[in-house]
Amino acid sequence: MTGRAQGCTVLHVDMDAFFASVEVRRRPELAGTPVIVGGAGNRGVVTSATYEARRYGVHAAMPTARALRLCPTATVLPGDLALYAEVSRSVMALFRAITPLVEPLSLDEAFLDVAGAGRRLGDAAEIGEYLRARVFDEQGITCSVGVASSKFVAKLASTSAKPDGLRIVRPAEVMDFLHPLPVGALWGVGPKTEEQLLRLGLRTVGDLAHVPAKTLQRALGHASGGHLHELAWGRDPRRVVPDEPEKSAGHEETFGTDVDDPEVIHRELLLLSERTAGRLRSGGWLARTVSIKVRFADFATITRSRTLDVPTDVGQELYDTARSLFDALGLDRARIRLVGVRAERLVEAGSAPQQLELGAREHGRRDAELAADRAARRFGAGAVRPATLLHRVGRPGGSGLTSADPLSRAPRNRGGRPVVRHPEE
DNA sequence: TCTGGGGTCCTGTAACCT
DNA sequence: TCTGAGGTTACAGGACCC
Repeated sequence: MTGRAQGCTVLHVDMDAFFASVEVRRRPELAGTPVIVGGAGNRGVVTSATYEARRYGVHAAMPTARALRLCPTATVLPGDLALYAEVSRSVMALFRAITPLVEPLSLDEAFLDVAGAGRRLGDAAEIGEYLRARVFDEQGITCSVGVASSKFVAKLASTSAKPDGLRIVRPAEVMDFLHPLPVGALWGVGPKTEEQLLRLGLRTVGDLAHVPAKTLQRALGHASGGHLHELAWGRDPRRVVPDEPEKSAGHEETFGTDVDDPEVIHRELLLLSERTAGRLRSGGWLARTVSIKVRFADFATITRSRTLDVPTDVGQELYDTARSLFDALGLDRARIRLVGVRAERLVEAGSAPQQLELGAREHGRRDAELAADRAARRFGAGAVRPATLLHRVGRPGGSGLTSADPLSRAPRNRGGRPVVRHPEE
């Protein structure tokens, strides 16, 4: 490939303040004002904020109450994941019209490998500009694009181009681009690791690059240390992979106020198990392992898991295991803030061994749940549910974008980013 | 100022198998 | 039969990402 992006075939496209931008598109009177998308309840956090709100120090994951103290004039919206997913679907379709090598990382970002598209559409930078224009024309929102020879550098490039920009980092420019960045800019360096690196006197990526890999591995562990050292020298051999299989699926919910009643917890575990099982069935997966998560009032969090004899996608079986794991904790009315149920070690439904001895009974339960799935598709989610869930108390609070929304079920990719796939299609 | 919900990956430890 | 080494798997916790 020739031209100004010579040697670059990887694009990272990232929507600017995605959820908030979609909201502003829907309500043009909010353009140019601070807008926050997120939970408004006492335990809600910010999911997305316009750049006008960010100027006040508002950022994602910040408690909404605190965001409002920083920026009292902000408009807080609960969010509409179905709408965001629809926009995302259109944008990803646009990407796939350019190249089949599209790796979605979440609803609002994706890697593209355009090595094969160059002859038709120009070099990677021209393709990036073309995509930015098309996204704006078709969706009325802006995005930023990073162009580089590796995923990791392309991602950092798009971040540095934000908002509404495009940045090219040619192979010969990688070190000049990377080494002045703070260590926290590296993928995989969060607050804890950053603190550790700062204690070692390592402030920039350049500092980190000039420390022997062995030293980093001693400080951060073998895998992380080695990985960061490679990244600091711009080495990232990962390819753009269009379809990664799912590894787990689950749901969790924070109660509006802490709960100490085991009956309420049991009901919540049942609801979360049913939801998780529905996800498994719609995706054609069975789970080999069930895990639960319990977060106490003081935010201390524990997990417990158990591997099943036979993989399942039946809500009642997930629940039986989840409940037994919870009861085994032997909690004496501890105050609990959150519970979660997760299905792990997924296998394709067709490839797993079938339940033999208990066949008749288990099939009956599964058939009932499949019938409930059909009813839900026809009459809406929640049309059929276990009797114990008909009168739920201790309603969960938290984010406005609750997991009750079917579209928050978008499966995720490595690193926990949602992948745009829609089970109800 | 009090921390959502959806994920993946890594590490340490214990148990188990050969 | 006992013991130990080494590999694999399960489990729990933590860090990280969006």
